[in-house]
Amino acid sequence: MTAVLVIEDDDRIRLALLLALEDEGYEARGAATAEEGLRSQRRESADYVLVDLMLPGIDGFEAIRQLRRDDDVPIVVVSARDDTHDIVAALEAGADDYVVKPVAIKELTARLRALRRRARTVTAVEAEVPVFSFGELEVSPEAGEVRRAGEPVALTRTEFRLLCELAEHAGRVLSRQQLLSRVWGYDTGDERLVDVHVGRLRQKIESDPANPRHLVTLRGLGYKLQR
Amino acid sequence: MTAVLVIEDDDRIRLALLLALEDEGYEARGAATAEEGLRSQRRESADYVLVDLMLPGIDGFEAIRQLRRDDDVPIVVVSARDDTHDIVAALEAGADDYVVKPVAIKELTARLRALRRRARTVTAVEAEVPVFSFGELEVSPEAGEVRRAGEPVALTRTEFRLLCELAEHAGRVLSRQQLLSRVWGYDTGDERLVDVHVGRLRQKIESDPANPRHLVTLRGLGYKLQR
DNA sequence: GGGGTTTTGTCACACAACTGTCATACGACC
DNA sequence: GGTCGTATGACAGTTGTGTGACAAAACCCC
Repeated sequence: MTAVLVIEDDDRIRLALLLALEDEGYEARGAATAEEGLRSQRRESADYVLVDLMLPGIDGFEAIRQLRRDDDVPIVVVSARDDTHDIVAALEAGADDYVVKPVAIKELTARLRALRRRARTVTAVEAEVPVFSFGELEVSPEAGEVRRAGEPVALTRTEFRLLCELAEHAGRVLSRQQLLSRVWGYDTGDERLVDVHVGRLRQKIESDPANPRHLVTLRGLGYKLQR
Repeated sequence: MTAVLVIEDDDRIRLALLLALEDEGYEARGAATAEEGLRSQRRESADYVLVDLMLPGIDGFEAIRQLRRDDDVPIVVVSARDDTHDIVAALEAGADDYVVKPVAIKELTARLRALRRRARTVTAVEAEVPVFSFGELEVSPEAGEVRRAGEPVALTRTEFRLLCELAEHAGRVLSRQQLLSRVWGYDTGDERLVDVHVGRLRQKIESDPANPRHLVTLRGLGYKLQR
C-alpha cells in the first residue's frame, strides 16, 4: 500500500488529512513536528511526504532541505500561506508541489498520482539500467523491458530484438539488409520479412501506427527509430 | 536554451506570459489553439508546455491527452478556473501541475524547475549523427535526413543519394557522368537524367529554385554544392 | 507427450510514391 | 540571332511499402 507521511502541527488539520487519506486508500502516518517527521521518514520510508511550512522548532523549509539531503521522496507542501515568496522558496528548497489550505482531498490525491508518474522515471535512473528513451517510449535492452508512457508493452522476442537494434542506432537509418543480418543473422533472405515485423512492432509501440512518430520508414533506405 | 510552449487563446494573456518567460531566460513560443500547439510541439519539441483549459476547438483536457499520447513533456495547466473537478480532471488527463490565473511568473518558473528535477529521464549516451551543413541546409546521410532552416525536407531516395554525393564532395564540381556513375551505378546512360533530378532536388531545397544558391550549375562541367 | 496458444515467416494484393523518358521552353554564350 | 546546353512539366510504367490471411513452427502448461 502507498504510504503518506503528514507533517503538520495543528492536530485538527493533521487528523483530518490522515482520515481523508485513509479513506482514499492510502496508509497515512502523522508527525506534529519536523524532527518527528524526519525521524519517522528515516525509520520507515513513506512514498510521499506532505508538510506544513509553519512548524514549531525546525520549520517547513528546513525540513524539506533535510529530507531532500538523503531522500528522493515526492514532497508536497500543504500551507495556509498563499504567498509567491513562500511558494518559490519551498519549491527551491526541494518540494515538488505546493497547495494552499484548505485543500480538497481529491485534488491532493490527484496531485500525488501526477507526481508518481514522474517519480518512477527517477527510480530507473537510480537502478542504472541503461534505458533508451524516445519521447514516451522507453527501451531497456538489459532489463528486457519496453514501456510506453510508463506502461509496459508486451513484445515478442523478434520484435524486441528488432526494437533494440534500432534503439542502439537511434537516429540512424538501418537498411532492411542490415536488420536482416543483425536481428535474424541472415546473410541473405527476403527483406519483406523486416517489413512485416516492423508493422507488427508499430501496432504495439506507436499511438497511431499508420503515422509512426518514432519508428519511421525512409523509402528506399530502410527504417529508423527517432525521438 | 530551455523552450516553453504556451497554448492560450487570449492574446493579451499569451503575450504577457511569453514576454515574462523570455525575461526569465526561456525561449517562449505561443499557440492560440490546441491544434496549433500540438502541431508546433510535433514539429519542434519544447521542453515544457503551458496550456489553458478553455480553448476554442479542441479543449485543454483533450489537448493534454493528445500531447501525452506520444510525448512525455512536462505539462502545466494555467487556468482561470479554480475548481477541484477541473484540477483533478486535468491531472488525470496527464498534466503535471495546475496553477490558477493570475499567476506570478516567479511561481510559475519555480514550478517548472521543480518539474525538471522529476522529468529528467535517462537518455542513453549516443553518438551525434554527422551532419553536413550548407548555410540553412543540413544534410545527414546516416540519419537519412535533410533539413532546411531546421524543417525536415522530404526527399526521394534518388534525390537524397544525389544530394549526399554532392555534399560529400562539397565545393567541387561533379560531372553528370560522375554522378550517373556514383548515384545510379550507370557506366553509360542519358545525362539528361541527372538534370531532371537536380531540378527536382532544387525545388525542394532551394528557396528560389530558379536562382539556386547552393546547388549550382557549372555550364559545360556539371553541378556543385556550395555554402 | 499432447492439445492449445502464440509466434514466425511467406504470400498476395492494393495503393501510393517514384523513376525515367520525352517534348518543349528557356537562357547563356559566341 | 543562332546554337548549344540546361530547365521543366507531363506521363505511364515500375517499384516500394503496408497489410491481412494463412500455415508451419515454437512454445507452454499440464
